[in-house]
Amino acid sequence: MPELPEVEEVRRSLEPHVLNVPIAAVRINRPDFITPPTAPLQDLVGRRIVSTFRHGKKLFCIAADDQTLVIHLGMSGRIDCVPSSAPLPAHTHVIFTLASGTDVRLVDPRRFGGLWHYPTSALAKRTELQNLGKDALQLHAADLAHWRKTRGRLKQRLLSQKDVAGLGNIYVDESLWMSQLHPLQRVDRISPESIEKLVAAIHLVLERSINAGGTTLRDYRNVADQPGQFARQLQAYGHGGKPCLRCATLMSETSVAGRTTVFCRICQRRR
DNA sequence: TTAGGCCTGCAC
DNA sequence: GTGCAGGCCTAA
Repeated sequence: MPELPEVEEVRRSLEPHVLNVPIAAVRINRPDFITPPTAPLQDLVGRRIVSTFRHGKKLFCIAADDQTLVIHLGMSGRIDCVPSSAPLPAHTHVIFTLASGTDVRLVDPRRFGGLWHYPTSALAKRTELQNLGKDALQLHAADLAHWRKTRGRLKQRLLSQKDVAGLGNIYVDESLWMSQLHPLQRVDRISPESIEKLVAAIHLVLERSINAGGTTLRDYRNVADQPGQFARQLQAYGHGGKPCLRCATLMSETSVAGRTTVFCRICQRRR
């Protein structure tokens, strides 16, 4: 489910609830949702989140006294901020009860997401960050210059999170359509001009989606249970078999890297 | 590189 | 019932 814009919307909608509010209690319903090795979550009781940031699809909450919480929403993950008295939905794995009376609940039916807790001072050494490329919003064409000397297909590389962090299936297809690049394009054959176009397209698509509160296809909601509105602006994802919005050719739908992939065979040429 | 696995829910 | 889904890891 959540790619960069959705995680960013979750982060923004979460902050007003959690910043500088003491954590009164932590309840763990599913210990295996937390990735070991980890510091005891109970160490957070009595402490407060002082800042948050996002890198790619991961959400970082920095608490007082050298404690960091990393949340990954996976495919079906959600954070609910509700009064503690609200009914508990199924698949609620961890609950942080705040001194304000608000519950911050991690809900994830498919459990593809995860939670990490460790010292902030260990942040730089953590694989959760080390294996991530530059955040897609911070990406510059120069960051992809090394592609010239590497192998691989464009869509797979964009999905891998190692070159760029934050793009998933929706936003890769959108960015490729916008920059008129073929998903199976070899990365070592992309011109510098096309790399520039790609990076610009990634930024534009993500910024538009963030402004719309993200894409809700079915499940996605922010912490206030509001859906995103970007689905109506999608130009490639979900458009298989429909006319290309640029050239009216019927959009192709195939499988790339095991993911449904939509592109226009006429205006996304492969070189 | 691809296929399968992890899970549940939903459309068909 | 089958197949598919916004993620991501591994093993063949």
